[in-house]
Amino acid sequence: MNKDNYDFLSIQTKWRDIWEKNKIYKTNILSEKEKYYILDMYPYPSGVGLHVGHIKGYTASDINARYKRLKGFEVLHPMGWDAFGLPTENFAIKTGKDPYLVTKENITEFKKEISNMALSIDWEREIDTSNKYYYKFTQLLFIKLYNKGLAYKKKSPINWCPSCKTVLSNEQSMNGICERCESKVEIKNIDQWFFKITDYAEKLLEGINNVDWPVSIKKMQEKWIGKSEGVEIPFAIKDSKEILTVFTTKPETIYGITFLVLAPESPLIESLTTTDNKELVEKYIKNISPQKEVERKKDVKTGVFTGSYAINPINNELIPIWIADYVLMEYGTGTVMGVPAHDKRDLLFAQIHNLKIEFVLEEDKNNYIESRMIVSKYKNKKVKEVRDSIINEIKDSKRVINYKLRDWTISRERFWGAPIPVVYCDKCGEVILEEKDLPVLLPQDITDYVPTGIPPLEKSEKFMHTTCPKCKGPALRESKTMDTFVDSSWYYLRFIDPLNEDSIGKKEYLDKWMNVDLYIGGSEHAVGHLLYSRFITKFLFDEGILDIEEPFQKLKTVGLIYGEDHRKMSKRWGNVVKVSFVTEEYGADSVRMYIMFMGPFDQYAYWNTKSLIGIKRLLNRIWDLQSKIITKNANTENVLTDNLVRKITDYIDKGKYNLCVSEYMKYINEIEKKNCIGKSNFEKFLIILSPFAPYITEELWNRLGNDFSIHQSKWPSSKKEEQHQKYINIPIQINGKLRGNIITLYDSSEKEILELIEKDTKLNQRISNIEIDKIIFIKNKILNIVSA
RNA sequence: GCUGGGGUGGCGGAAUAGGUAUACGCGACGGACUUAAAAUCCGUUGAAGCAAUUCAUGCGGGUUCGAUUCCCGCCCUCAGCACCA
Repeated sequence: MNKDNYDFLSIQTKWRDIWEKNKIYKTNILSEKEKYYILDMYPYPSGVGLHVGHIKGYTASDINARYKRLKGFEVLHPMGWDAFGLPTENFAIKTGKDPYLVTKENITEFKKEISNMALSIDWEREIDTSNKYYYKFTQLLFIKLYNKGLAYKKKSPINWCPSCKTVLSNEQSMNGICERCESKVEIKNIDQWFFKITDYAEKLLEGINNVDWPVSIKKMQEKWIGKSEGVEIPFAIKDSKEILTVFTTKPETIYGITFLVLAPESPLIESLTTTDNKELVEKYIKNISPQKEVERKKDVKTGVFTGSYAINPINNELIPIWIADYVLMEYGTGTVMGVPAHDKRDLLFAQIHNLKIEFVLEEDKNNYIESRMIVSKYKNKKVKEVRDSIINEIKDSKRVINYKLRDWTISRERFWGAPIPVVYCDKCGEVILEEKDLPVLLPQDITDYVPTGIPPLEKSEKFMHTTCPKCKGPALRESKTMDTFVDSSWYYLRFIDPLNEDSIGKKEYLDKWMNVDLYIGGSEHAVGHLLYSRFITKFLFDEGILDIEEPFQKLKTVGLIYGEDHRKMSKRWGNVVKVSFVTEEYGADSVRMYIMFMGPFDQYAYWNTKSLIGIKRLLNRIWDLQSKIITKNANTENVLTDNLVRKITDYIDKGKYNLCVSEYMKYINEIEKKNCIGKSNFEKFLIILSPFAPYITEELWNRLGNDFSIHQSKWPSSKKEEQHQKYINIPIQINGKLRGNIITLYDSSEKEILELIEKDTKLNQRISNIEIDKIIFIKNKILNIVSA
């Protein structure tokens, strides 16, 4: 082999080691430079290893990190591990292997592969959520929330598989059948811990306006929070002292109520059901209560009459009270007023059960509040004009705001998570621990993780038995652990001061480095992780720990990479592309650039190993240029290079990485036509290519005699305006259709171009055949001749 | 159903303050080099037609000298949410 061939593998190992030794990616937290914090959603270190999908986001963030460093920023670009979680525990159940060890092995493997991909990470800031120095602060967060009344325990239903003896998520129990063993899922009411995120509903909604996120994610969060303004109306019951309160966003339709509906879970059902109807009501509730919402069919509105009647406060009419499962206990008051004339679901219900339909307004489909009333008292008035007086007329009505957002369930009956820092004492009851008692360590004496129906931590005598911090008497520990979303709701803070043992981070550092300037990750976290993190940040702001209210200023979402067969990458289809595999064949630089070249960053893309060859060819050609360097720069080449710098700068700022790659290609195509390149232009080119291809650019830069890393050089400046060539091509249209081209001096006038057209035999012949009506001319762009 | 994407050659995709549609890459075809292959290099490559030319950006209309881009009405597809009163 010719020794001057591009041997990417040896270049990779060489520079990876040198960079590591010289710590060129270390962040100086006290730097005077302007800060820039770039973060990836940290990975779960699974045993499967890194696939190309992971790398897409990491490469983009790395490009930005390198680019910002070259532009003179102090960049924080860390990496860590979302190490707690179910897959590791399930692996432990299957193999009996210690989760501590499994996690450690997986992290080692992940880290190795990430380092090979030339991600410019400051590894001194690595975090691992299963490390006791990390989860100590996860537990502290719990304590702070608890002390503010934002962490509480209540009985709540869960999906329970009696055969697996384990709790199932909604996805695992689709249609009420256990995903794994196919037995029927039961609903159990058990004690669960919640964080009161609903207290922050309004702040979470408002804050959305202050961040630079994709519209789709913002909309998803808005919808999830689900704010609606309305009125609560109390209804008296005939022959009863009970009061039924309903929530409505359209109080004016009170004139059209022909029935009320209770949720099957409503506590008022017993007292409202008459003896005649008791049997049917009990049968109905028994039939639907074990089902979860998923199983209820929305087009069939089942229901049953209670036998009781409510009194409409506006006109004293009697209204039958029904029970139906389309009404949810969790939202509003668990009671709905049935207005079949103006609500689709109520209409279906009324049709099935033969209930009256009464119209109160003429609906404006495009804008409801513009609808006109038809009830005599307000005839022809618009809803927006009469709503207030109607509300005032309804006795004891109250304006309220409802949210769909529900409190966040954070407890899990699992082993591999952060223990909840609470103990139970015979004398003092539920007692929260203090900071000095932390961390509550996971026990190491559990060897059997197989679920038996009790939380795994209860198997450890050593863990469970403790003393009450209040009375020093015997106490038992809480045996549940926290959801991994709690770990990830604050991890972005920890990178700023990862070794601090006294607090989440030094206030001075947190104030300087928060928030995250650019956050990159998958849109699957739109309403989970991203909402929880915003909640925790707002809470810590209220606690005085942070001085910012939003954690992630700019968010970029990564489009999924599908397999070569256009299916989702999965073990099941055998179409997973491992990073290590393609890197060995094509080199890390090629893989990075190819992934960026595949298409728009936020759109999904299909993997195609064959296409990688195009990038490898490009890198080979760049490599070959080193033998064609001359000292003098030609002027046209300067213009070309300046234009490239401007374009690449713009495209990186806009996140259009695929276009960067085609610009590099076009540039090299042009340079090759001339078969030589000036040294300083080549150096500029290498610098602006270095964020995409860190290895080859470093090697070539070094061979040019530079004694410092290209990644510590400076981003070249460019002229603001695009540099143009002396001559330009003007397309000539006749009636909007392209009929020819004229090559002329830049900035030529209409008259000059028309003269040239006359000299062009083909064009001239065409014009002479038509009667010219007008001419549209846009300088340096186009000339269109329009005939009458 | 609602919300947000997307629909452009054989394939991945360029081009939107309206201005040469198909940049760039892959693949394919032809050629050079080679005993041969790989690699590399040089051509050609939206469709139809000998050609002038005509037709092509999911479909149907509209505005305009000119529409992938703007407006109206649909279809397909991906993702998320889904009885929220």
